[in-house]
Amino acid sequence: MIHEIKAIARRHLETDGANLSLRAVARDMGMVSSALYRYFASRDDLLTALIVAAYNKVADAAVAGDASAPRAEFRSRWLATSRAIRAWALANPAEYALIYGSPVPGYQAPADTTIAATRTAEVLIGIFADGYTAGALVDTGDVSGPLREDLVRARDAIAPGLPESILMRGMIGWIHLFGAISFELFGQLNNVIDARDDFFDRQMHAVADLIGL
Amino acid sequence: MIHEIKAIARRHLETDGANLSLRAVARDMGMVSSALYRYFASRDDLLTALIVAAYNKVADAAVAGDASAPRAEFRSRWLATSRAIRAWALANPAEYALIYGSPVPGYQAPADTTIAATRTAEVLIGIFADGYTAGALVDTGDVSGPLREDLVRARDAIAPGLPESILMRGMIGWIHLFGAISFELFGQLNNVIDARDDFFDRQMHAVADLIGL
DNA sequence: TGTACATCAGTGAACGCGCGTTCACTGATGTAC
DNA sequence: TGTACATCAGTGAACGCGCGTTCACTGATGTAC
Repeated sequence: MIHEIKAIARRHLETDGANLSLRAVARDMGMVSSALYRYFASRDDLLTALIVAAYNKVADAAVAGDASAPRAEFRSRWLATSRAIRAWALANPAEYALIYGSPVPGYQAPADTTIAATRTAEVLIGIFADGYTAGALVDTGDVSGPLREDLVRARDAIAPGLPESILMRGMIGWIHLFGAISFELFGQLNNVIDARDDFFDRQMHAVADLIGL
Repeated sequence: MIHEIKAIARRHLETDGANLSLRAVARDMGMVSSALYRYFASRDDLLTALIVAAYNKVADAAVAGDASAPRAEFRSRWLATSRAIRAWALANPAEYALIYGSPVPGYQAPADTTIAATRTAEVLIGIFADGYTAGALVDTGDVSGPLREDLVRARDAIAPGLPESILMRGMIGWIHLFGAISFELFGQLNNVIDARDDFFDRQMHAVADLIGL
Protein backbone atom coordinates (compact mmCIF):
# COMPACT_ATOMS: atom_id res chain seq x y z
CA MET A 1 0.00 0.00 0.00
CA ILE A 2 2.79 2.39 0.96
CA HIS A 3 4.46 1.18 -2.21
CA GLU A 4 1.45 1.98 -4.32
CA ILE A 5 1.13 5.46 -2.86
CA LYS A 6 4.74 6.16 -3.64
CA ALA A 7 4.35 4.85 -7.17
CA ILE A 8 1.43 7.15 -7.85
CA ALA A 9 3.15 10.06 -6.16
CA ARG A 10 6.13 9.50 -8.41
CA ARG A 11 3.85 9.72 -11.41
CA HIS A 12 2.61 13.06 -10.15
CA LEU A 13 6.14 14.33 -9.77
CA GLU A 14 6.49 14.00 -13.53
CA THR A 15 3.92 16.66 -14.19
CA ASP A 16 3.83 18.77 -11.04
CA GLY A 17 7.44 18.73 -10.04
CA ALA A 18 7.84 19.15 -6.33
CA ASN A 19 4.37 20.73 -6.02
CA LEU A 20 3.17 17.33 -5.02
CA SER A 21 -0.46 17.28 -3.91
CA LEU A 22 -1.66 14.72 -1.39
CA ARG A 23 -5.21 15.12 -2.55
CA ALA A 24 -4.29 14.45 -6.16
CA VAL A 25 -2.46 11.30 -5.15
CA ALA A 26 -5.41 10.16 -3.07
CA ARG A 27 -7.75 10.84 -5.97
CA ASP A 28 -5.65 8.68 -8.27
CA MET A 29 -5.74 5.90 -5.73
CA GLY A 30 -9.51 6.09 -5.58
CA MET A 31 -9.32 7.07 -1.95
CA VAL A 32 -10.28 10.03 0.09
CA SER A 33 -7.38 12.33 0.93
CA SER A 34 -7.50 11.76 4.66
CA ALA A 35 -6.89 8.04 4.12
CA LEU A 36 -3.29 8.77 3.20
CA TYR A 37 -2.64 9.90 6.75
CA ARG A 38 -2.78 6.29 7.80
CA TYR A 39 0.46 5.81 5.87
CA PHE A 40 2.25 9.14 5.99
CA ALA A 41 2.13 11.62 8.80
CA SER A 42 2.19 14.57 6.43
CA ARG A 43 2.94 15.67 2.91
CA ASP A 44 6.54 16.33 3.86
CA ASP A 45 6.84 12.78 5.11
CA LEU A 46 5.75 11.48 1.76
CA LEU A 47 8.23 13.76 0.03
CA THR A 48 10.99 12.51 2.29
CA ALA A 49 10.13 8.91 1.48
CA LEU A 50 10.25 9.72 -2.24
CA ILE A 51 13.57 11.49 -1.88
CA VAL A 52 15.19 8.67 0.05
CA ALA A 53 13.87 6.15 -2.46
CA ALA A 54 15.23 8.22 -5.34
CA TYR A 55 18.67 8.48 -3.76
CA ASN A 56 18.70 4.75 -3.26
CA LYS A 57 17.57 4.02 -6.78
CA VAL A 58 20.22 6.18 -8.38
CA ALA A 59 22.78 4.56 -6.10
CA ASP A 60 21.58 1.12 -7.13
CA ALA A 61 21.98 2.12 -10.76
CA ALA A 62 25.50 3.32 -10.02
CA VAL A 63 26.41 0.09 -8.26
CA ALA A 64 25.05 -1.99 -11.12
CA GLY A 65 26.87 0.11 -13.69
CA ASP A 66 30.14 -0.18 -11.84
CA ALA A 67 29.70 -3.92 -11.43
CA SER A 68 29.25 -4.38 -15.17
CA ALA A 69 32.86 -3.48 -15.96
CA PRO A 70 36.01 -5.48 -15.19
CA ARG A 71 37.41 -4.54 -11.77
CA ALA A 72 40.82 -3.50 -12.99
CA GLU A 73 39.62 -1.33 -15.89
CA PHE A 74 39.07 1.89 -14.08
CA ARG A 75 38.13 4.04 -17.03
CA SER A 76 35.59 1.45 -18.11
CA ARG A 77 34.12 1.42 -14.64
CA TRP A 78 33.87 5.20 -14.63
CA LEU A 79 32.19 5.21 -18.03
CA ALA A 80 29.81 2.40 -17.15
CA THR A 81 28.85 4.00 -13.86
CA SER A 82 28.28 7.44 -15.30
CA ARG A 83 26.26 6.02 -18.17
CA ALA A 84 24.13 4.05 -15.75
CA ILE A 85 23.45 7.12 -13.66
CA ARG A 86 22.53 9.14 -16.72
CA ALA A 87 20.29 6.38 -18.01
CA TRP A 88 18.46 6.29 -14.71
CA ALA A 89 18.10 10.07 -14.75
CA LEU A 90 16.72 10.12 -18.28
CA ALA A 91 14.25 7.39 -17.38
CA ASN A 92 13.21 9.14 -14.17
CA PRO A 93 13.66 12.84 -14.77
CA ALA A 94 11.29 13.98 -12.06
CA GLU A 95 12.97 11.91 -9.39
CA TYR A 96 16.34 13.14 -10.54
CA ALA A 97 15.15 16.74 -10.33
CA LEU A 98 13.75 16.06 -6.89
CA ILE A 99 17.15 15.15 -5.51
CA TYR A 100 19.57 17.09 -7.69
CA GLY A 101 17.45 20.00 -8.90
CA SER A 102 16.56 23.22 -7.18
CA PRO A 103 15.62 22.69 -3.54
CA VAL A 104 11.92 22.23 -2.86
CA PRO A 105 10.58 25.49 -1.41
CA GLY A 106 9.76 25.16 2.26
CA TYR A 107 10.98 21.60 2.52
CA GLN A 108 13.73 20.88 5.00
CA ALA A 109 15.53 17.61 4.32
CA PRO A 110 15.82 15.39 7.38
CA ALA A 111 19.04 13.52 8.16
CA ASP A 112 17.97 10.19 6.63
CA THR A 113 18.09 11.73 3.19
CA THR A 114 21.73 12.75 3.46
CA ILE A 115 22.73 9.22 4.37
CA ALA A 116 21.07 7.84 1.26
CA ALA A 117 22.65 10.67 -0.71
CA THR A 118 26.22 9.61 -0.03
CA ARG A 119 25.84 6.11 -1.44
CA THR A 120 26.24 7.23 -5.05
CA ALA A 121 29.31 9.27 -4.24
CA GLU A 122 30.78 6.24 -2.52
CA VAL A 123 30.51 4.18 -5.68
CA LEU A 124 32.40 6.78 -7.68
CA ILE A 125 35.02 7.33 -5.02
CA GLY A 126 35.42 3.57 -4.84
CA ILE A 127 36.54 3.50 -8.45
CA PHE A 128 39.16 6.16 -7.85
CA ALA A 129 40.29 4.48 -4.64
CA ASP A 130 40.75 1.19 -6.45
CA GLY A 131 42.62 3.00 -9.18
CA TYR A 132 44.94 4.50 -6.62
CA THR A 133 45.54 1.18 -4.87
CA ALA A 134 46.40 -0.38 -8.19
CA GLY A 135 48.83 2.40 -8.97
CA ALA A 136 46.86 3.76 -11.93
CA LEU A 137 46.14 7.08 -10.25
CA VAL A 138 48.96 9.08 -8.74
CA ASP A 139 48.89 11.41 -5.78
CA THR A 140 49.88 14.85 -7.01
CA GLY A 141 49.84 16.14 -3.44
CA ASP A 142 48.87 19.61 -4.51
CA VAL A 143 46.06 20.43 -2.09
CA SER A 144 46.65 22.54 0.99
CA GLY A 145 45.02 24.97 3.39
CA PRO A 146 41.42 24.83 4.60
CA LEU A 147 40.29 22.97 1.49
CA ARG A 148 42.72 20.18 2.36
CA GLU A 149 41.10 19.93 5.79
CA ASP A 150 37.67 19.59 4.20
CA LEU A 151 38.93 16.87 1.93
CA VAL A 152 40.67 15.05 4.78
CA ARG A 153 37.46 15.04 6.75
CA ALA A 154 35.44 13.72 3.81
CA ARG A 155 38.12 11.19 2.94
CA ASP A 156 38.29 9.80 6.49
CA ALA A 157 34.56 9.27 6.44
CA ILE A 158 34.30 7.65 3.05
CA ALA A 159 37.61 6.32 1.73
CA PRO A 160 40.36 6.11 4.36
CA GLY A 161 43.81 6.16 2.86
CA LEU A 162 42.88 7.95 -0.35
CA PRO A 163 45.12 10.96 -0.99
CA GLU A 164 43.32 14.29 -0.94
CA SER A 165 44.50 15.22 -4.42
CA ILE A 166 42.75 12.17 -5.83
CA LEU A 167 39.59 12.82 -3.86
CA MET A 168 39.62 16.34 -5.26
CA ARG A 169 39.85 15.06 -8.81
CA GLY A 170 37.19 12.50 -8.05
CA MET A 171 34.84 15.23 -6.89
CA ILE A 172 35.51 17.14 -10.07
CA GLY A 173 34.43 14.08 -11.99
CA TRP A 174 31.34 13.59 -9.88
CA ILE A 175 30.40 17.26 -10.26
CA HIS A 176 30.87 17.21 -13.99
CA LEU A 177 28.76 14.10 -14.29
CA PHE A 178 26.03 15.77 -12.28
CA GLY A 179 26.40 18.95 -14.33
CA ALA A 180 26.20 17.15 -17.65
CA ILE A 181 23.05 15.29 -16.67
CA SER A 182 21.37 18.38 -15.23
CA PHE A 183 22.29 20.48 -18.23
CA GLU A 184 20.70 17.95 -20.52
CA LEU A 185 17.68 17.21 -18.37
CA PHE A 186 16.88 20.81 -17.52
CA GLY A 187 16.67 21.71 -21.17
CA GLN A 188 19.88 23.62 -21.79
CA LEU A 189 20.81 21.42 -24.73
CA ASN A 190 17.47 21.87 -26.47
CA ASN A 191 17.90 23.04 -30.06
CA VAL A 192 21.65 22.82 -29.67
CA ILE A 193 22.81 19.22 -29.30
CA ASP A 194 20.80 16.29 -30.60
CA ALA A 195 23.45 13.55 -30.52
CA ARG A 196 23.26 13.40 -26.79
CA ASP A 197 24.61 9.96 -26.06
CA ASP A 198 27.71 10.78 -28.01
CA PHE A 199 27.97 14.21 -26.47
CA PHE A 200 27.75 12.71 -23.00
CA ASP A 201 30.28 10.00 -23.69
CA ARG A 202 32.81 12.48 -24.99
CA GLN A 203 32.42 14.52 -21.86
CA MET A 204 32.97 11.52 -19.64
CA HIS A 205 36.05 10.58 -21.61
CA ALA A 206 37.40 14.09 -21.28
CA VAL A 207 36.79 14.03 -17.55
CA ALA A 208 38.50 10.66 -17.30
CA ASP A 209 41.50 12.22 -19.02
CA LEU A 210 41.44 15.06 -16.57
CA ILE A 211 41.30 12.74 -13.58
CA GLY A 212 44.04 10.56 -15.03
CA LEU A 213 42.00 7.38 -15.18
CA MET B 1 6.21 50.41 -11.58
CA ILE B 2 6.93 47.33 -13.66
CA HIS B 3 10.38 47.51 -12.18
CA GLU B 4 9.05 47.58 -8.65
CA ILE B 5 6.78 44.62 -9.28
CA LYS B 6 9.69 42.63 -10.60
CA ALA B 7 11.84 43.60 -7.62
CA ILE B 8 9.24 42.37 -5.17
CA ALA B 9 8.58 39.26 -7.19
CA ARG B 10 12.28 38.51 -7.09
CA ARG B 11 12.18 38.75 -3.33
CA HIS B 12 9.39 36.21 -3.29
CA LEU B 13 11.37 33.85 -5.45
CA GLU B 14 13.89 33.63 -2.61
CA THR B 15 11.41 31.96 -0.32
CA ASP B 16 8.85 30.38 -2.61
CA GLY B 17 11.00 29.28 -5.47
CA ALA B 18 9.05 29.14 -8.67
CA ASN B 19 5.74 28.91 -6.81
CA LEU B 20 5.43 32.60 -7.31
CA SER B 21 2.11 34.05 -6.20
CA LEU B 22 0.67 37.11 -7.89
CA ARG B 23 -1.49 37.82 -4.87
CA ALA B 24 1.47 37.75 -2.52
CA VAL B 25 3.37 40.15 -4.72
CA ALA B 26 0.38 42.48 -4.89
CA ARG B 27 0.02 42.32 -1.12
CA ASP B 28 3.63 43.36 -0.67
CA MET B 29 3.09 46.26 -3.02
CA GLY B 30 0.11 47.40 -1.00
CA MET B 31 -2.14 46.82 -3.96
CA VAL B 32 -5.02 44.61 -4.75
CA SER B 33 -4.13 41.57 -6.82
CA SER B 34 -6.11 42.54 -9.86
CA ALA B 35 -4.08 45.74 -10.19
CA LEU B 36 -1.10 43.73 -11.38
CA TYR B 37 -3.01 42.84 -14.51
CA ARG B 38 -2.48 46.37 -15.69
CA TYR B 39 1.24 45.50 -15.98
CA PHE B 40 1.36 41.79 -16.73
CA ALA B 41 -1.18 39.84 -18.68
CA SER B 42 -0.80 36.78 -16.44
CA ARG B 43 1.36 35.10 -13.87
CA ASP B 44 3.30 33.36 -16.59
CA ASP B 45 4.03 36.71 -18.19
CA LEU B 46 5.56 37.93 -14.97
CA LEU B 47 7.61 34.74 -14.70
CA THR B 48 8.83 35.21 -18.24
CA ALA B 49 9.89 38.77 -17.50
CA LEU B 50 11.80 37.57 -14.45
CA ILE B 51 13.48 34.81 -16.41
CA VAL B 52 14.56 37.10 -19.23
CA ALA B 53 15.86 39.62 -16.70
CA ALA B 54 17.80 36.91 -14.89
CA TYR B 55 19.39 35.65 -18.10
CA ASN B 56 20.41 39.16 -18.95
CA LYS B 57 21.83 39.85 -15.52
CA VAL B 58 23.96 36.74 -15.46
CA ALA B 59 25.15 37.61 -18.96
CA ASP B 60 26.02 41.13 -17.81
CA ALA B 61 28.02 39.63 -14.96
CA ALA B 62 29.83 37.39 -17.42
CA VAL B 63 30.63 40.29 -19.74
CA ALA B 64 31.96 42.37 -16.86
CA GLY B 65 34.05 39.48 -15.56
CA ASP B 66 35.55 38.85 -18.95
CA ALA B 67 36.28 42.51 -19.46
CA SER B 68 38.22 42.69 -16.20
CA ALA B 69 41.05 40.49 -17.49
CA PRO B 70 43.67 41.34 -20.13
CA ARG B 71 42.45 40.38 -23.59
CA ALA B 72 45.32 38.10 -24.42
CA GLU B 73 45.35 36.17 -21.16
CA PHE B 74 42.78 33.55 -21.95
CA ARG B 75 43.03 31.55 -18.77
CA SER B 76 42.61 34.73 -16.72
CA ARG B 77 39.56 35.65 -18.74
CA TRP B 78 38.06 32.22 -18.19
CA LEU B 79 38.71 32.40 -14.46
CA ALA B 80 37.41 35.94 -14.14
CA THR B 81 34.27 35.16 -16.11
CA SER B 82 33.48 32.00 -14.23
CA ARG B 83 34.08 33.69 -10.88
CA ALA B 84 31.80 36.54 -11.88
CA ILE B 85 29.04 34.15 -12.87
CA ARG B 86 29.39 32.23 -9.63
CA ALA B 87 29.39 35.44 -7.60
CA TRP B 88 26.19 36.53 -9.27
CA ALA B 89 24.63 33.13 -8.62
CA LEU B 90 25.58 33.16 -4.94
CA ALA B 91 24.16 36.66 -4.59
CA ASN B 92 20.96 35.75 -6.44
CA PRO B 93 20.36 32.07 -5.78
CA ALA B 94 16.65 32.14 -6.54
CA GLU B 95 17.13 33.80 -9.90
CA TYR B 96 19.87 31.35 -10.73
CA ALA B 97 17.63 28.44 -9.81
CA LEU B 98 14.86 29.93 -11.92
CA ILE B 99 16.94 29.77 -15.07
CA TYR B 100 19.31 26.88 -14.44
CA GLY B 101 17.42 24.76 -11.93
CA SER B 102 14.67 22.26 -12.47
CA PRO B 103 12.09 23.47 -14.98
CA VAL B 104 9.09 25.25 -13.48
CA PRO B 105 6.14 22.82 -13.55
CA GLY B 106 3.56 23.84 -16.11
CA TYR B 107 5.55 26.76 -17.43
CA GLN B 108 6.48 26.76 -21.09
CA ALA B 109 9.33 29.12 -21.92
CA PRO B 110 8.58 31.42 -24.85
CA ALA B 111 11.19 32.15 -27.49
CA ASP B 112 12.40 35.45 -26.02
CA THR B 113 13.90 33.60 -23.10
CA THR B 114 16.11 31.43 -25.25
CA ILE B 115 17.57 34.46 -26.97
CA ALA B 116 18.57 35.97 -23.64
CA ALA B 117 19.89 32.57 -22.61
CA THR B 118 22.53 32.40 -25.29
CA ARG B 119 24.27 35.64 -24.31
CA THR B 120 26.22 34.04 -21.47
CA ALA B 121 27.35 31.17 -23.63
CA GLU B 122 28.53 33.68 -26.22
CA VAL B 123 30.82 35.35 -23.71
CA LEU B 124 32.48 32.05 -22.87
CA ILE B 125 32.74 30.92 -26.46
CA GLY B 126 34.24 34.31 -27.24
CA ILE B 127 37.15 33.57 -24.94
CA PHE B 128 37.85 30.26 -26.63
CA ALA B 129 37.46 31.79 -30.07
CA ASP B 130 39.97 34.49 -29.22
CA GLY B 131 42.29 31.85 -27.84
CA TYR B 132 42.05 29.93 -31.08
CA THR B 133 42.64 32.99 -33.21
CA ALA B 134 45.72 33.80 -31.15
CA GLY B 135 47.02 30.27 -31.59
CA ALA B 136 46.76 29.36 -27.91
CA LEU B 137 44.11 26.71 -28.51
CA VAL B 138 44.67 24.02 -31.10
CA ASP B 139 42.15 22.21 -33.22
CA THR B 140 42.40 18.52 -32.38
CA GLY B 141 39.92 17.74 -35.14
CA ASP B 142 38.57 14.73 -33.33
CA VAL B 143 34.83 15.21 -33.64
CA SER B 144 32.79 13.38 -36.23
CA GLY B 145 29.39 11.96 -37.00
CA PRO B 146 26.04 13.46 -35.97
CA LEU B 147 27.59 15.23 -33.00
CA ARG B 148 29.87 17.10 -35.38
CA GLU B 149 26.82 18.27 -37.31
CA ASP B 150 25.27 19.60 -34.12
CA LEU B 151 28.45 21.44 -33.28
CA VAL B 152 28.75 22.85 -36.79
CA ARG B 153 25.24 24.19 -36.59
CA ALA B 154 25.86 25.81 -33.20
CA ARG B 155 29.21 27.13 -34.29
CA ASP B 156 27.83 28.76 -37.43
CA ALA B 157 25.23 30.55 -35.33
CA ILE B 158 27.50 31.77 -32.61
CA ALA B 159 31.18 31.71 -33.55
CA PRO B 160 31.83 31.24 -37.26
CA GLY B 161 35.25 29.82 -37.99
CA LEU B 162 35.77 28.14 -34.64
CA PRO B 163 36.77 24.49 -35.06
CA GLU B 164 34.25 22.02 -33.70
CA SER B 165 36.77 20.35 -31.43
CA ILE B 166 37.32 23.62 -29.61
CA LEU B 167 33.61 24.35 -29.37
CA MET B 168 33.21 20.89 -27.87
CA ARG B 169 35.84 21.61 -25.24
CA GLY B 170 34.29 25.00 -24.62
CA MET B 171 30.94 23.41 -23.94
CA ILE B 172 32.58 21.03 -21.52
CA GLY B 173 33.93 24.04 -19.66
CA TRP B 174 30.58 25.80 -19.68
CA ILE B 175 28.82 22.68 -18.45
CA HIS B 176 31.31 22.14 -15.68
CA LEU B 177 30.95 25.73 -14.58
CA PHE B 178 27.20 25.34 -14.50
CA GLY B 179 27.54 22.02 -12.66
CA ALA B 180 29.90 23.40 -10.05
CA ILE B 181 27.63 26.33 -9.27
CA SER B 182 24.49 24.20 -9.16
CA PHE B 183 26.15 21.58 -6.99
CA GLU B 184 27.13 24.24 -4.50
CA LEU B 185 23.90 26.22 -4.64
CA PHE B 186 21.58 23.25 -4.47
CA GLY B 187 23.17 22.07 -1.26
CA GLN B 188 25.27 19.10 -2.37
CA LEU B 189 28.40 20.50 -0.74
CA ASN B 190 26.73 21.03 2.63
CA ASN B 191 28.67 19.39 5.44
CA VAL B 192 31.35 18.35 2.97
CA ILE B 193 33.24 21.33 1.63
CA ASP B 194 33.50 24.60 3.50
CA ALA B 195 36.39 26.25 1.62
CA ARG B 196 34.17 26.88 -1.33
CA ASP B 197 35.96 29.71 -3.07
CA ASP B 198 39.12 27.65 -3.15
CA PHE B 199 37.23 24.54 -4.18
CA PHE B 200 35.62 26.39 -7.05
CA ASP B 201 38.85 27.97 -8.22
CA ARG B 202 40.61 24.62 -8.32
CA GLN B 203 37.84 23.22 -10.43
CA MET B 204 38.04 26.07 -12.89
CA HIS B 205 41.79 25.66 -13.12
CA ALA B 206 41.38 21.95 -13.76
CA VAL B 207 38.84 22.66 -16.47
CA ALA B 208 41.16 25.23 -18.03
CA ASP B 209 43.83 22.54 -18.14
CA LEU B 210 41.42 20.19 -19.81
CA ILE B 211 40.43 22.74 -22.42
CA GLY B 212 44.04 23.65 -23.02
CA LEU B 213 43.71 27.31 -22.12
C1' DT C 1 -19.16 -24.00 15.71
C1' DG C 2 -20.75 -19.74 17.31
C1' DT C 3 -20.61 -15.48 19.66
C1' DA C 4 -18.34 -11.15 21.50
C1' DC C 5 -15.03 -8.13 20.91
C1' DA C 6 -10.90 -5.52 19.17
C1' DT C 7 -8.49 -3.86 15.35
C1' DC C 8 -7.93 -0.82 11.81
C1' DA C 9 -8.40 0.70 6.73
C1' DG C 10 -10.94 3.89 4.78
C1' DT C 11 -15.00 7.61 4.81
C1' DG C 12 -17.01 12.15 4.56
C1' DA C 13 -17.68 16.44 6.24
C1' DA C 14 -15.59 20.35 7.77
C1' DC C 15 -11.80 23.91 9.07
C1' DG C 16 -9.44 27.80 7.17
C1' DC C 17 -6.63 28.93 3.80
C1' DG C 18 -4.57 30.69 -0.74
C1' DC C 19 -4.75 30.92 -5.59
C1' DG C 20 -5.40 33.22 -10.79
C1' DT C 21 -8.45 35.74 -13.22
C1' DT C 22 -12.80 38.65 -14.55
C1' DC C 23 -15.42 42.61 -14.31
C1' DA C 24 -17.85 46.71 -13.44
C1' DC C 25 -16.46 50.51 -10.85
C1' DT C 26 -14.24 54.93 -8.77
C1' DG C 27 -11.75 58.86 -8.68
C1' DA C 28 -7.72 61.41 -9.61
C1' DT C 29 -5.03 63.43 -13.31
C1' DG C 30 -4.31 65.46 -17.60
C1' DT C 31 -6.01 67.59 -22.03
C1' DA C 32 -8.79 70.49 -25.28
C1' DC C 33 -11.39 74.17 -26.20
C1' DT D 1 -9.29 81.09 -16.55
C1' DG D 2 -12.79 77.76 -16.42
C1' DT D 3 -15.43 73.95 -17.93
C1' DA D 4 -16.19 69.29 -20.19
C1' DC D 5 -14.34 65.29 -21.23
C1' DA D 6 -11.07 61.34 -21.81
C1' DT D 7 -7.62 58.58 -19.86
C1' DC D 8 -6.20 55.22 -16.91
C1' DA D 9 -4.22 53.40 -12.32
C1' DG D 10 -6.11 51.07 -8.92
C1' DT D 11 -10.43 48.97 -6.24
C1' DG D 12 -13.39 45.44 -4.43
C1' DA D 13 -16.28 41.83 -4.96
C1' DA D 14 -16.91 37.64 -6.96
C1' DC D 15 -15.98 33.20 -9.79
C1' DG D 16 -14.47 28.53 -9.11
C1' DC D 17 -10.87 26.13 -7.80
C1' DG D 18 -7.37 23.30 -5.01
C1' DC D 19 -4.88 22.61 -0.93
C1' DG D 20 -3.24 20.12 3.96
C1' DT D 21 -5.05 18.55 7.95
C1' DT D 22 -8.58 17.17 11.78
C1' DC D 23 -12.05 14.40 13.50
C1' DA D 24 -15.76 11.47 14.61
C1' DC D 25 -17.47 7.71 12.14
C1' DT D 26 -18.44 3.07 9.66
C1' DG D 27 -17.97 -1.46 8.59
C1' DA D 28 -15.27 -5.30 7.31
C1' DT D 29 -11.85 -8.52 8.99
C1' DG D 30 -9.58 -11.18 12.27
C1' DT D 31 -9.05 -13.12 17.03
C1' DA D 32 -10.29 -15.30 21.57
C1' DC D 33 -12.97 -18.01 24.15
